[in-house]
Amino acid sequence: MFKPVSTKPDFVAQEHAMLDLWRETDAFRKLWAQNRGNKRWSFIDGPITANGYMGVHHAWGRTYKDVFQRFKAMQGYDQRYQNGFDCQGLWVEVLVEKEKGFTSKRDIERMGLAEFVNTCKQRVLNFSAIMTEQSIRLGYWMDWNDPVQLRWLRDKLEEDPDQIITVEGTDGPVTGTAEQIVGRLGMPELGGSYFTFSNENNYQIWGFLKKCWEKGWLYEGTDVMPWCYRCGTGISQHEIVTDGYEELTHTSIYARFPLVDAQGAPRLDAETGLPEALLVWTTTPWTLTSNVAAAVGPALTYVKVRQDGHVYYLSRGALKRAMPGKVEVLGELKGSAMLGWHYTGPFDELPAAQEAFAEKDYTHRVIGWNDVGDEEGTGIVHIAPGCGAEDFLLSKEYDLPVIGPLDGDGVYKAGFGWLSGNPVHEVTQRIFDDLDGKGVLYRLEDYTHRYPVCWRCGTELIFRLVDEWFINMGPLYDKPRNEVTPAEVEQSLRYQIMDVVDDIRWIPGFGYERELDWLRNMHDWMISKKRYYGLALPIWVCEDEECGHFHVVGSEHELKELATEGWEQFEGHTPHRPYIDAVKIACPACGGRASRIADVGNPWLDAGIVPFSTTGYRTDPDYWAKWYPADLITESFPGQFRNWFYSVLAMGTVLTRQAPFLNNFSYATLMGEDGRAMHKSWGNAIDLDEGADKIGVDVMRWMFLNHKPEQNLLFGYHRADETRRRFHIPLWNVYSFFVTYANLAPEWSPSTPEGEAQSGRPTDGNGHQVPKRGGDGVAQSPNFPIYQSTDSLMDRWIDARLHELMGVVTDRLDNFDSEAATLACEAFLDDLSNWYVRRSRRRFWDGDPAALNTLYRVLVTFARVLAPMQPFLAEAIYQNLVREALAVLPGTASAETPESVHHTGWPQADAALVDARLLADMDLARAVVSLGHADRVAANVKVRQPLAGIKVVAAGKAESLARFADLIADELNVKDVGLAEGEAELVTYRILPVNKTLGPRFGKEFPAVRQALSVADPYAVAAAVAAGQPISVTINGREVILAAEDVLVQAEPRPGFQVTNDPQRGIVVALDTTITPALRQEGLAREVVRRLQQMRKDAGFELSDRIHTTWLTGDEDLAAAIEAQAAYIMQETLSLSLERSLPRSDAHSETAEIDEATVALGLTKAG
RNA sequence: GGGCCUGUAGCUCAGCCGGUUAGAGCACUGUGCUGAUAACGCAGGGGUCAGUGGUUCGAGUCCACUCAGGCCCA
Repeated sequence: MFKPVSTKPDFVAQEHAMLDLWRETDAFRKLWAQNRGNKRWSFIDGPITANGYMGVHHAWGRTYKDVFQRFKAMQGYDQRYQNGFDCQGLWVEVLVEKEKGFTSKRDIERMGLAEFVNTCKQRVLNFSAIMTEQSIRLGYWMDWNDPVQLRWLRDKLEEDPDQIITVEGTDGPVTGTAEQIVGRLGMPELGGSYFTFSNENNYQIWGFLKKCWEKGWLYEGTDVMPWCYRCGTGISQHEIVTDGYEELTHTSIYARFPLVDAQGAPRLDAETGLPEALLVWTTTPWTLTSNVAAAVGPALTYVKVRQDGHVYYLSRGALKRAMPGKVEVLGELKGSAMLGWHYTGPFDELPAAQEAFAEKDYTHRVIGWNDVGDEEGTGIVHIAPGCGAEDFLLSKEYDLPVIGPLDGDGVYKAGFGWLSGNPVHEVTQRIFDDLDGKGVLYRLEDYTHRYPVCWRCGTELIFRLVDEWFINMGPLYDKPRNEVTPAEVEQSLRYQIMDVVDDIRWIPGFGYERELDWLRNMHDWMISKKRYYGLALPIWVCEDEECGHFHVVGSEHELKELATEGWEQFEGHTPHRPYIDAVKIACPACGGRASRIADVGNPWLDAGIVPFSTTGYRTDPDYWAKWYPADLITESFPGQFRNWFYSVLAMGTVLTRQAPFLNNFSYATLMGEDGRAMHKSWGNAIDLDEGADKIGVDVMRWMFLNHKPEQNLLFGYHRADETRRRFHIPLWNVYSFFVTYANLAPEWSPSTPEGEAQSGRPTDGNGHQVPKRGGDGVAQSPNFPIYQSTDSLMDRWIDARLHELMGVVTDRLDNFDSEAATLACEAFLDDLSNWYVRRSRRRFWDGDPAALNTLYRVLVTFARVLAPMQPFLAEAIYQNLVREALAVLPGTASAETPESVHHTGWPQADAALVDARLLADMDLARAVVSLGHADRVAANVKVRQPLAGIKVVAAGKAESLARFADLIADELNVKDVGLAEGEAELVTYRILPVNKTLGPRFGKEFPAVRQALSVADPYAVAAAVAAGQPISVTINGREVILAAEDVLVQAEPRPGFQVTNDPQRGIVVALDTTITPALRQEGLAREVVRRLQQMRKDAGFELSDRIHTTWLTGDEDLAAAIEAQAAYIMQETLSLSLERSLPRSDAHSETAEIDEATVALGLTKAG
């Protein structure tokens, strides 16, 4: 007996029950152990930032990660199951600052670096515990840490990071300071998720950087970078591009730059005698303090204009926009004619400007720049090389002075007069006033544009001259890649990475192009950050400025060897600030004292090293070689092509020159179901925990999986309801139906083959064992339950469908195509529910063991196919159908049934069972049924009314039709299904060429073939095609022979008959609508049965309850029908008696209207 | 300015190597079936396959350009 199944399931409660079951039975670890030592399948998890709660968008990605790992596990592959947490960097710092109410870096220094770093680690531990719990709720099977232990470690760090603690490790207790234990999380001795703040992760980046340094790729450079003055750090190109722009409105300024002659005297227009000036526009007034040049487009046309006592130069295209009011055009010239002109700058009085100009013996002048356009501004671009990236490049080209006005906090440095000491965001108005006072302000204008902001704290970025550390990406050669020589590739890391990218399968395919595009366009990788909590960059610089040598330390061992002082302060600590800063080394160049630079590393270094740091690259080469490269990495694409994918590629290339992963599967962005980004304030955001418990995780998973990954996913409660209605509830109903009828058939059990006397045969001789290992270590999975049914076409059909499905799902999941896998499952479920079960109800009612066996086999196998995708639902079905019912698998005395559906191995499709002819014939039968129903609708005769028969026109399909004649007759409630004779009366034929074969054969003559067929005798052609004989037609005066397969015969109904047709299949169904008295009686009887069944149901009787029935009517037709059909009525309604009388006083009674007649019905439970 | 993706019914989306009269789900209308069903069947309305041009016997599908939306780079 199975446990009874509610028809109104609580999926969420069931999920919690399955989670309990998995925890109690240690199901995940048993699965892991079951595959250990087999052929490997390596998944490397991209670390999730442990800095907050997960959102539903995380559930999307985690679903993919879980599904592919579960699928591979069922196939028997050994895996690592290591989740990753991203732990270091500015994003954690910013939120700790927020939590503590800090406003600047000085607050951090006041707190002390040791405590600040320790606090950051606590935050990471806290959220990694939360994310671990959330992930477990999602049914994501990984080697999770105990969240309680993570919180305990957090508390120990808070109490005292130096205290000695002991934790239970993989092979026994591990003892150390709290700080050191936390630094070893994820290492083999402790297990669990990897944490990028671990010692190993940090030290392996040291090794990577050392290798870069040895190749000469690591350098300190001066550049103008986007800079966040709140965070006090540069923002690299990698992190600014997506998250870092907002639509902002600034007050832009049009200013006059008065022209002067070579001697510095004001230039006056020869014609009017008025002073001449360049009209210049900028959205960043604070940069005017550092102006050194004005750029014009040499090919652009400029105009000289007069307005209100001034003569201006600006581009012709900008004139109308830039200068409102009356303007007199005095002349035109090319930008090239303006090159070399001198002007006075807006802040020439500032000492910083004077000093910089004097140093280069330079005065302000006009330079040429091809990128200058006149779509915005004035066509004359203010150039401040200390405040803009392009400006800085121009300064190199023209050898211009560079003036950097701001310090790291965004405050004007000394040498800027009244501006010095003022923060940049407070001076805008005073600059306008100042320029107005100097008489060079033309006008102000609000201007809205995309402006970069800090992607963590939202502060508007400034461009600032900084010294940072970079990895040189190598030259970009100005020629096609296939012409780049091997020697050139050796010189250029970017080409080496491109070669690696070629070896990877990118899904979707355009990911390949995106990654290459990024590699072509990327600048050198800025890896330093002037912050506190992060990778300590292992760069030690000689304190002797004369020497200036820098040395990159490749490991903690090397550091210990080189250390000259401070080692004892550092020893025992993780390689973080401030302790690491204490260590000094002897300069390898001059023997002087070298100190570590204060910078920490870019966090993408932390994430990029994980294919090495988590697999023992330094310590266990065999283990590393087993798991590298990964078979799969998967993340959502916003940002990752230039971030994680990129950093993994870069590090893998530098360290191995080999692809670090073989398949890259990426997906788009999750949106609210209203099509907008999810935002709390818009009310379309869904909290993960709430979503899981309102929607149910399996439903969420199905929504994710049943979606084209490269398209944005619209997610919300309404869509969840629709998904559940479409898939989960029908599946549950089939399952519930099965359990109901299986429990009503006491003589049937899944462990006994139907009719021992019959030829129930095991389909799979070794099927009832725990998955066996093949030569490659991949499981040969059992197909249990094992009894294949025999004669029923319906059973054989659903088996064929099932095995067809298994083949498709296996293939699609092997190719990371969950969408096609789910679509195939949905189509199968529809066939199962709305055809197999619906058509087979009578057999279940009768307790037919073949039907019960078949549906049992299908449900259990389907559950296994669904298991990776729907782990909860599949488990619930499996637990009841297999674990409850079968203590021991049939055919074996010893092996127990696997404890979990996830331990059963992947069911293998048997191609021999996929009977193509049967599938096609059933398809035809269903088409005929569909047309028959349409006939009934058209004739307005309901299905409950039996009719004499249908005639089918289906050329060449007689045999197929005969096979399913009974089924069609039953479904359509007709007595006879026959092939039409005298078809000419019913149909006309349309003869068409098969384009696919005849098109290529005839080419330009093809329309003539079409024409010839259309005028041929359709009945003759149809007859020939049905008989498989060739057809002769004349085209363009010559005779050609067409094979029967090259001709398509479409049957169409003749007007005036009650027929319908399916042109695609070329079939027509005609219905005989005559209702004879006998048929009429049968129809009435069925009406009575229907009413009685409804009454049974309303009365709450069990399916198997026997009843006594009474009826009374004054309508003689109805009375005659009931009497004539009494046996049928009694049988259908489980009536022991059927009396013509008033309902008994204790009966459930009802007065029913049947057609025109009234009948009083009564029923009582028997016995 | 360059690169990539998307555009198919009111909504959400399928549509294979170019091949018959472009499909599904939801929603809507009518009708039927049902002792598994929160369902389901049948029928109906609903389409300039974003637009234009091209290649081809044949284009939703391939090519070019344009438009709109999104992403990335400059």
